[in-house]
Amino acid sequence: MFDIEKSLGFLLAKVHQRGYALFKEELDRYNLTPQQFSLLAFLWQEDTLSQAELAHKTQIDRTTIGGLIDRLEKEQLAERLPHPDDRRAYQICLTDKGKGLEQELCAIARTVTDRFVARLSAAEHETLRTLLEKLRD
Amino acid sequence: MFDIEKSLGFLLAKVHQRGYALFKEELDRYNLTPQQFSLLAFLWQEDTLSQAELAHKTQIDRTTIGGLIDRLEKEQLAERLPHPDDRRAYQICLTDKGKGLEQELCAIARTVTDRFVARLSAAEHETLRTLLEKLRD
DNA sequence: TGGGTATTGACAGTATGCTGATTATAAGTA
DNA sequence: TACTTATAATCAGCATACTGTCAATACCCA
Repeated sequence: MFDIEKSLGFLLAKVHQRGYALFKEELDRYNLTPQQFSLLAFLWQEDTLSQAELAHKTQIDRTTIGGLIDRLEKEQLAERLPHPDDRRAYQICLTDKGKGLEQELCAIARTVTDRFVARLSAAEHETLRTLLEKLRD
Repeated sequence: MFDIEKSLGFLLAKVHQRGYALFKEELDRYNLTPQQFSLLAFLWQEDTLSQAELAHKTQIDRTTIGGLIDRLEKEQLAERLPHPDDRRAYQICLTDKGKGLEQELCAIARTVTDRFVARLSAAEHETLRTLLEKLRD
């Protein structure tokens, strides 16, 4: 009646699960998770964002962002500075250690992605990316 | 250096997140989650599996399965019966209520999927499914 | 200026998803 | 049979993800 194994939602969940596990395994020795990496990746592009701005950009819930930043602070990769214009907000900034990991972690991300999509041709990979972009938001 | 917004892993996470939220919204009035639905979907196909067998089939961690079944039991959709051949294990069975929801919930799943992929043509939907199947496992 | 409304981040509560340890039971082997 | 190893489920602990609530602060409008 409903073939869950072939349904898009289930497949999406399982493929995501596999990619997540692959990446997490590589990040483990940095005490980082894929979500923490993604937050770092946005901060490498643009530092000094508030938590709300980060939540918006990353599409991560603002209460979840709080915990992620707690853990990045614990690893001394980021810090909360008072926001100069808004006493309710923080400015989230990378530490030197956080900035210094960019090359190393991005190289890992690329390697993991290559391994993850090894069964796809370059064209298929690009098709998949395009289709996923259509489904975002 | 690393465009996280265009990376496959990030896109996969965000598309999954959107589909999950759409489905969850519809399941809310049944007090169910998409994961609980997927467990039900496997049980509609084959009842009386042990937790370990369910974990294997659904690719959900065995400790997570335990909690999912707790909550299906609380909703009186499934129950743990003693396994006839193995005193360590349970036989997980659907209740009549659990069996009775099949048509209704599958209809919702199909409707949500249609809404989710509305921006794709039928051919694109099928391409996406095929590519995801290649990336599973 | 004053008052209503919106926003920022914190906290509590719930549901996944996983690791590692533990208990009970099965199964295989000497 | 006795010993060892493997398996089924549970529990504790941690990291997401989200809901709803709250206090502090900002903003907007009359």
